[in-house]
Amino acid sequence: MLQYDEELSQRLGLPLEYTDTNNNGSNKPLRGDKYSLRPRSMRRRDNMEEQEDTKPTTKSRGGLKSKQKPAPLSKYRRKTANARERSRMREINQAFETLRKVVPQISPTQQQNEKLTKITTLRLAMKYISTLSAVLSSSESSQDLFSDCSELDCFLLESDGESLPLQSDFSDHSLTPPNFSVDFADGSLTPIDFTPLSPDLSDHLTHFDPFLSDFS
DNA sequence: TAGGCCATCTGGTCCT
DNA sequence: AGGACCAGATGGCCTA
Repeated sequence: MLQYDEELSQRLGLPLEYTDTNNNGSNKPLRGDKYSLRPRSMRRRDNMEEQEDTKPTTKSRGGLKSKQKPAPLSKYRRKTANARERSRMREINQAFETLRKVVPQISPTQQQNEKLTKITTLRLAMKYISTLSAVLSSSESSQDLFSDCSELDCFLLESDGESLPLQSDFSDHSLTPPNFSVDFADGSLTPIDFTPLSPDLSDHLTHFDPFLSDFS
């Protein structure tokens, strides 16, 4: 069984997601082994497999006109399908991780190191894209656009009905429109060039902090 | 303890 | 036939 899973994962080029027993001998998945099958699920699966194994192989009752339901997948195909599904979901989650890095984060004072949920990430991204689109399509200069932005919603993203102030950490700001000009309270204009992404981007970002702090 | 979020399993459907 | 995609079900984990 275990050997079977290992062979399967090797053939599919996928990591072994779960094992029948952990090193400590218990069925409890190790913390951090987030893709392990839950203990109860393992037991359920084992029970089902046992039942399936002991079940006599019955064919459709001869001649009965029942709606031909496709036969359930064989154990092997079910396992491969599950592995593919996990792989597919993993890709989706990796895409979410990438997206989380691109969209501005929620102020850490509000959400201390909490990972954005998927739905929040999507909503933030939508709002962020529309904000960027507004910047790009504006016939005004970006400077005017910013200075006209008296409404907070120019700088706040809404998610789940709540306004979320942008965090000033604009790391990896590949989507940030270039040549932003920031109108500081003292009337000085500070152009901020977010492109190209350079290691000393943080130098620029320090100029952005006091600006954004007004909205947090 | 309820509710939110998530991972996983599963069967159905569509596509190649 | 087999893979991709999807949605429902289930159960674990975490927080208010």
